[in-house]
Order: sequence, then structure tokens, then C-alpha cells
Amino acid sequence: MGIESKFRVTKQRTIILEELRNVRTHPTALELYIIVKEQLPKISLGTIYRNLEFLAKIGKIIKLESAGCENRYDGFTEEHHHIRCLECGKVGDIFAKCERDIKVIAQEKTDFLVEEHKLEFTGYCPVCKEKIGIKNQRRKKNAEY
Amino acid sequence: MGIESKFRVTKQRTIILEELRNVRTHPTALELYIIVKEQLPKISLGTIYRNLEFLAKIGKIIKLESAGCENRYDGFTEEHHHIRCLECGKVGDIFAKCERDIKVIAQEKTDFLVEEHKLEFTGYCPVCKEKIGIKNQRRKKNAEY
DNA sequence: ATGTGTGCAAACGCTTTGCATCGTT
DNA sequence: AACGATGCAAAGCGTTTGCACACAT
Repeated sequence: MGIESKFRVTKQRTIILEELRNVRTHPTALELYIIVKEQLPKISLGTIYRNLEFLAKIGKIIKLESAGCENRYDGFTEEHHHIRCLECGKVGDIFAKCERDIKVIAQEKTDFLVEEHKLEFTGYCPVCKEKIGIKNQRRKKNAEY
Repeated sequence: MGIESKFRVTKQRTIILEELRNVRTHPTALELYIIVKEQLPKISLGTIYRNLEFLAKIGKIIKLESAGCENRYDGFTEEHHHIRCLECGKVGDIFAKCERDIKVIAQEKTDFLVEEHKLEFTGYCPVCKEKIGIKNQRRKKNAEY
């Protein structure tokens, strides 16, 4: 019983973590809300958000804050990368060490203090791959400017 | 006169691009709005957004969509990385090749079609470095879950 | 009993959009 | 004249927050 005892174990919190760990996907808060609602019909979206924030803060889950998209959440905290589908937004895992000394190289080139780095992939999920195969025509760029 | 002629050269568009290229920072839409307003007092924020979107689409500027932060915009389009200050949000440039075959390695590990990857740094800008030097105590994690 | 967690709804911040009008082509 | 661009204000969207009440400790 350390400082952690000031946080409480509620049904909501427990089930949110449980369900997030059950799904193989990386749900948005809303998607998880719908899932959890089956067990706790009265739960509110605010509670989902508050708990996801809390669980991410204590390191039990990962908040996937991707540029320009809804946040998604990952119940698996081992280090890995993510790839997001440009078509449907789905997120997949990539378990690969793609990096080597990146922080060191970067630090040599900036007067910022480098703390973290994030490697993020975008592409197309298996389902969307075919769709885009057809409509993959190149776009011309405006030469005016 | 190619397909580009269907876009028009307006005062607003010209000055937005000009000012974005002048500043050494990576301003937000609002910051740029304030700057441009000095020359075009009647310009609206909507016009700033529409033009930034447009200019990014035709590749004249880069839209820096960082997770959980306001978007920022970069008038320099040569390939480089960015580092964002965790304290004040400022963005700096890192001109370094930190990556090598990352796409290839990632593609071997996923059934997604890998299109792009983005390497993003976070840290502390020169100004904020000192401030955080003091209050850098470690946070305890909740062991309850 | 204490005070954290909850449900609800309203507010938030950034961004986008509908519309009438303007101005470039 | 045609139609893309603008200014304005309202709406949109995901997320956060204030409040009174519930419930874990």
C-alpha cells in the first residue's frame, strides 16, 4: 500500500482496461465506449476519456496521438511502432527495431534538448490496399507558386 | 498555362506564402494570421486556413501535424525533421539523415502497405531547457493496475 | 468520513464550412 | 462572364470540464 492507494479500483476503470486489452485493434475512445457500454450501459464517454488518460499516465496503456486523426489507444505496452491506414484510419503494429542511434544523431544537429522521438508509419491496411490500387492516379501539382 | 491556371493569384495567397517564408519559426495558423493582418487588416482566419491547406496540397509549404498540438506550418520544403518543445510548443529544424532503410525493415513486418514514415522528435527548446532543469523530478507510477 | 470517480451536459479549442459577395482570369 | 477566392459567422469534431451525486477506501 504505497501512494497508489489513493487511486480507486472502480468497475468502470477495470472493465475499460480489460476490454482494451481484449481487443486486437487500437480503438478510439468512442469505439471503446461502445464496447464497454455492453457491460456498463450507463457509462459516459467522459468516463472513458478520463480513464484512458489516467491509464496512459500510469503507463498501463499507450495513447496513440496521431497527427490530424482521432486518438487511439493500445493495451499492449511493449515497445513497438504503429502504422495507420490513410484510407480508414485503422492502426496496425510493427514489431521491428527500425532505429539506431537516432537520438544521438539528432542531438548533434540541434540546440534543443532531445528527449524522445517517435517513428510513425502511414500506409494502407490489407482491406483498403485493393481499393486504392485502382484509384492511385497521380495528382498534378500547381506550378503557379 | 497548364491545369495550374485554374487557381488564382490573390493578394492574400501571395502574402501568406511570403510571410511564412520570411519567418524563421514554424507558426500556427493563428500566429500567421496576426502577422499577415498587418498587411491585410481585413483578412479572415478562414482564409489563412484555406490557403495553408492549399499551399500544403500543392507542395509549396509543409503542414506540421503533430500529435495533440496545434498544427504548424513550415515554408521550407527541403526534407528535414522537426523537434517540438514539450514546454512551449515551439518547433525547431533538424537537418540530419537519421534514417536508413526504415521503410524496408517495416514492410517486412506488416501486412499493411507501407507508404510513408515520419520521424518526430520532442524535447526542450533552448529557452525552456533551464526551466525544466529544475523541476525534473521523476513521477511515481501507480502500481494498482 | 473522506475525497476520488462518475454521469450528464455544457464548454472548449482548433479547424472547417455555408453563404453571399468580390475579384482574377 | 465565369468561377475560384474571400470575409464573416456558424457549425463541426474530438476532447475536456464543472457540477452534484455515488461509491471505494
